[in-house]
This record gives sequence, structure tokens and C-alpha cells, in this order.
Amino acid sequence: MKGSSGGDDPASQPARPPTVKDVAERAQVSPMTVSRVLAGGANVRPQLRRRVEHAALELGYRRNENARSLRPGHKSGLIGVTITNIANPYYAEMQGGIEEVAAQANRRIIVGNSNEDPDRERQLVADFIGRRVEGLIVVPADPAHSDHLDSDALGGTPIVFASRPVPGLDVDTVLIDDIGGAYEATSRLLEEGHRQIAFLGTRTSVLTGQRRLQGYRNAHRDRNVPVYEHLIRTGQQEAAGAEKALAELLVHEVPPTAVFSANNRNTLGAIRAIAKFRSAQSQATDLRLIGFDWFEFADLSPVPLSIVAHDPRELGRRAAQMLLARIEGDLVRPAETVELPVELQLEPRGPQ
Amino acid sequence: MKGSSGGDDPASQPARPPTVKDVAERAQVSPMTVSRVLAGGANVRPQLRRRVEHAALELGYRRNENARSLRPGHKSGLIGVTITNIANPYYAEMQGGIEEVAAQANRRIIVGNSNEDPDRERQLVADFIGRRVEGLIVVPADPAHSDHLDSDALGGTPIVFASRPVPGLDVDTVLIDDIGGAYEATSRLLEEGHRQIAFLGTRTSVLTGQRRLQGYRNAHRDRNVPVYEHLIRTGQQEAAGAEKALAELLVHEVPPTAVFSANNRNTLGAIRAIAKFRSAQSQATDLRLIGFDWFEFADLSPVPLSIVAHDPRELGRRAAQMLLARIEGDLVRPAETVELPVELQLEPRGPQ
DNA sequence: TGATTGTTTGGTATCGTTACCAACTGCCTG
DNA sequence: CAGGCAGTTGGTAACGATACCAAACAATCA
Repeated sequence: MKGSSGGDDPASQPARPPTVKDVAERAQVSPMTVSRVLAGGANVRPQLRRRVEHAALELGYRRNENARSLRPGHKSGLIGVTITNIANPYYAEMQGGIEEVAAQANRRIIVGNSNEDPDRERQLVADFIGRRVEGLIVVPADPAHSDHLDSDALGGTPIVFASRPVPGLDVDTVLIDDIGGAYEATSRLLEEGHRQIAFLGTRTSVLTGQRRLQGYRNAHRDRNVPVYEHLIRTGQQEAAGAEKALAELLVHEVPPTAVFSANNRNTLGAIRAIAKFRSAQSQATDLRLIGFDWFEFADLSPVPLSIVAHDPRELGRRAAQMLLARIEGDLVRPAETVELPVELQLEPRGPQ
Repeated sequence: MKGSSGGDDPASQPARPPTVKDVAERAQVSPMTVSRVLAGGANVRPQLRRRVEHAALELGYRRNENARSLRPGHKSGLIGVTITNIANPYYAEMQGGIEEVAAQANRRIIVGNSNEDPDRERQLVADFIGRRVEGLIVVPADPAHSDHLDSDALGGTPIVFASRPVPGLDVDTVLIDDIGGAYEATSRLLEEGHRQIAFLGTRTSVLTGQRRLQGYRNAHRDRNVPVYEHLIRTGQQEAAGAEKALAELLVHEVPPTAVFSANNRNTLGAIRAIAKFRSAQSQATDLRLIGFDWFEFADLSPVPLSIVAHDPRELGRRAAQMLLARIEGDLVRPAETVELPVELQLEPRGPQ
């Protein structure tokens, strides 16, 4: 490296990155020879090879991958990822899993935040395809507006849905076993003798929430235990709403003796509601609480808590693996949906 | 769109994405006219324009951005981001802030996980430059091994360091006010009358940790309060280590009456240690605890807690803004270091 | 020595796109 | 009716890299 920053002459050069041609001139060879050296140096005289390597180093030459990917047979090495909310630790973990597998396959990920907006998602996907990504991993923003995710619309670019299904599209999908996890948790509560179990969840247009409610209902049905509809409270996206909802239920004439909360936001609200209710009442009326999703510091909950734990990182890994399988040839295999197992932890443990 | 997936003939075509040439043939015009239509359609007869638009839609044509970025004057629209640990919610938030600002400037981010390994970081940066990213945002893995981040080595690609400084490199940097935050927290404890304040932190090769320790020392120095060196415990990267370290201090002959913990991992360990110590002792010996970093559910801590809160999302935003300023022309302004303010929250609040 | 083989090197064309220029159209003006 | 002009269209070249072929050369054998 030379001492100055940028090109050779700070003033005269317009700081254009060097090309094979520049390296070739400096090494007094043809561009082809430079290309050959950079490709491994087979069938190049050692003397020339050293000269070229030296010139490349001096100029700070880097192959232009965009130009390279233009040539027939070459791929971009990019995988496009759209996430509904990057800042959510759950999806952050998932992205970590995707990146891990992609990196092993020498691919980079290009990430966009759809912010739960299908229009934004459409733009992002269009941009990614324009960059000739080899494949897409998408957390679908809205199953009802997903025409742009149809394989026809993608022109053959492989795609995998992560975390949320899109009914009607025949596409590889990786999900958490929402139904099974909710079923297991509810069953546990029923087996412990509870007959009035509150359900706290998000709005049911989020399919994940819908599936967890279904597991709750299935568990009741299979044991011939009636569901108290007034104990089912959906629509709480944030902790504050969940706290309010449970607080109302606790003073109902038929109050719950146990609570199943369908995600960690609702669990947090439930914990607060129970903690406040306990300090208001003189006796220690501890409600039984099971929540879907692990969260940091779950083991420090001031209220006894069990959780349905799962591994978003593994979800990301699996999605990336399925995508790479498609990319590396298997385009005919029928679309597949994988449901990752969950684990009912009676005592929450540390990070997974 | 046609009914079949991929090209026109599922069997005969090798599923190559359509090009301007394909669209031109179908619309019975020259490639140039197609290009013009796609560029906005100025000076094209409406009839032809419609024919081209129709043909493009039918074929599912998308401009190849890689080919486009090859032409002089055009940029890649990519920003490279390397993070030491994507799964850490702190950096996930930061990435969210970067993406937000980048998206507004119609840029995509391409993300790699360095996993605290400077070699991996070097590879990622090389790859990004090969893809002709317009700029880089890097959380430096190891300040001592950062030659590859020198502006000479980058060949003029603008770079911004986020969250951690690299002494010796004259580069735009966005930091948290570590020293000030630690100073403020420690000062508060001293003003409350505490004279034996434990310090829990990471290994000091992480400069962030080093800066927080400095703030702790400065607060003592400015008030002429001696520091008990045995109360300073660094080297705990995870909660388990922090719990053990504090447990040892609590049975020391000169035990702490308050604890300052320099990051959320250590805070978690401290909470656990204090909770266990409290239940072991019969009396309620509540240690005063202040921790650096906000974390989810901090308000649910079973042990009284104050925190030094800051906003990683804003950090990401600022880094992206500084980078974009460089990209969009301002290459001569001298390198700048910004320290974002922190807030001492005596009662932890919800997410920022 | 001439023919044959193998190695090293460079010229040319191409990937997909678009800037630039040239050519052509139809229309208006002098 | 020639000349000019605005509007429209297509040909050519270039961005950076490299696969393919051909040329030049050295080494080997009959």
C-alpha cells in the first residue's frame, strides 16, 4: 500500500477503483494474464505471476464482483432477506441463523425491513431480484397480500417463508410448532386440574397467534373440557394491553385459575397483572402461568412461570438450508413445510 | 404473468432471466427503446411505450442492477455492515437504525457477522469492497488488529466505526458516552453515601468496558474517594461469571455496599447474586445496584435497580447518516467522533 | 532436422445495460 | 418546394471481467 489515501495522485486521479486493465499496464502484461493470476495462477510463469500479484497489491486492486456475476454461469452470491421487524430480538436471532448458514456456503445476506407492510415488502423483493439474488427468505408481512411472493412473480428465484405461513402458495416454509406447543401447554394446565384457563394473544390476523389459539382449543376439545369464551382475550400486541386484559379477567365473576399467554409481550403483561393483583389481595393467590416464547430474564420472573421455548436461530438455519438446497439444484422437489419442535420448560432456563 | 413458472417453455428454456434484448424482440423494437421506456419513457411514442411495458410485464422482466452499476457514474446502492454479534439485541437494534436511514436514501444493507474475529472481519470487508459497496459501517472486532480498516486499505471507500473506537485510525466514529454514563452512575452512588462500590465489567481489551471503568475511576478521583481495587472485577463476558464474581465479593471482609455493573450481562449476574444472597441471609440486605445498558424486562427485576440507558437504534441512525454524508460528497471534512448521550434512569422504564 | 506435443500468452467476443451520436420521420416556415 | 427543426428510433461502444480460440514458444521424439 502506498502512503497516500485513494489513488496514486490525490489530486489528478478521480479515485476510480483500479481495474484489471490498470493492473495489466503496471505489470506490463495483458488483462487476460492478470485475470488468470487472480483465478489461481495456473499456466502462468512464476515470474509473471509475482509481477502481477505485486502490481495488484500496489494498486489495491479488488475484483469487481458485479462485473463478474454478469458473465454466464456466474451467480451473485447474495441471498435476500426481508423481516417484518429487524429490531425484535426474535427475528434478530433468526437472522443470525440465516447468516451463519449463508456464510458457510460463502453467500452474503442483504437485509430489508418490511415493517409489516406488504407494499414495502414488494419493493424490497423487486429490488433483490434486480440484484439477482440467488434466493429469498421472507417473513411474510401479510398473507392476504402476497401475490408478489408467488413463484411466477419471482421469475423462478427460489424462496422460503420463515416463521409465518402463506396459505395458498406452494412454497417451502419453516414454522414453529405453534399448535403443538399451545396444545402441550394447555394440556399441562388441564392435567393439573385447571378448568378456567385464560388465553392472552395477539390479533388473530397474525397466523402465528391464530395457530396458538387453535392448539389451546384442541387441548380442551380432546379432553371434553368446555372453553369459557370470555376467558379468551386476543388483540393485545403489546404488554400494556395484556396487563389490562388480564386485570379485567381477574375481577370477573368466573375468573381464571391459570393463564396461557401466546407470546412474550402478553406474558410480560400477565406477569405485571398478577404481581399487582397479588399485592392488592392480602392472600397469596398465585395464578398458574405458562407463556409461549422464551425471553431473556424469564428465570427472574417475580411470578412462578413456565414457558414454551423454541429456537429462532435454528429456524433461521433451517430456512437457509432449505433455500440453499433449492439453489444448488433441487428445483423439482415439491414444496415442503417444516415445523420445528418446541419444549415445555416448567422452570425457565438460560438462553438457548 | 403466464401460468407456467420460470421461462416461456418449462422444458426447453434454461430459465435464464429475461434481458432488454428479450423484451425488445417481443415488442418488436430495439433494446435502446426498451431501455428508454424503463428509464421513464421520455421521447417515446405512447403506442410503443405501451407495447414495451406490456412485453416487459409478460416476460417478468427486471433490470439487472449489477449490469447497471457497471456503467460509469452508477453506484451499487449497497452499504456493507459488519457486526460482532448479530444475535445480540443491542446490535440488532443498531442494525435496525442503520437499515432505517439507508432505506430512506434508497440503499440496501449487506450484513456480515464477524463474531469478534478480526480475520473474519477482514474477509467480509474484502468481499463488500469487491461488491463495490458505497460505504461501510463496522463494529470493530479488535482495535489491535484493524489494519484492514485503514482508509488506505479500503481504497477510498468511506467507513464509519460504530459502538467501539479504533485508536490510531482517523475515521468517523459513533460511540455511546461510556465515560460520562459510568461517571454519572458512580457519582450518584457516591452522593448517596456509598464508599465501597463494586465494579463488574468485561475484559478491558474491549474498549467500551475500559471506558466505563475510566468513568468509574474519574468519579472517585473527582470526589477524593479512594478506590478499593479488590472491588473491581473485570473479565466477565457472561452472566454466570458476573454472578460468581459478585458472590465472592459479598463475603469479602470489606464487602461492597453498592454495585456498578458495566453492561447488561454483568447486571443480570449481579441480580442473581444479590437475589441468592438475600434469601441466604435472614435480613433483607439490599445492595444498591446500577447497571449500564437497558434490557428488556429491566423493570421486572426482583432486586431494586437503576440503569444507565442509551439508544442503540439512534447509534445506528447516526452512523448511517455520517456515512451517507461522506458518500454524497463530503470527502474532505475531517474525521469526527460523536458520543451519544446516556440517561440515568432511577426507575427502569419500558423499551426506548 | 522436421514433426509433434505441451505450455504460455494475447486477441476477440460476450455478459446486460445505457450514453452518445447518427439517421430518419413528419411538420412548419420562408 | 427547399430548408430547418423537434421528436423519435436504432447502431455502436463502453463499463469490468473472463471463456474460448489462436498464436507463439520451448521441449521432446523419430
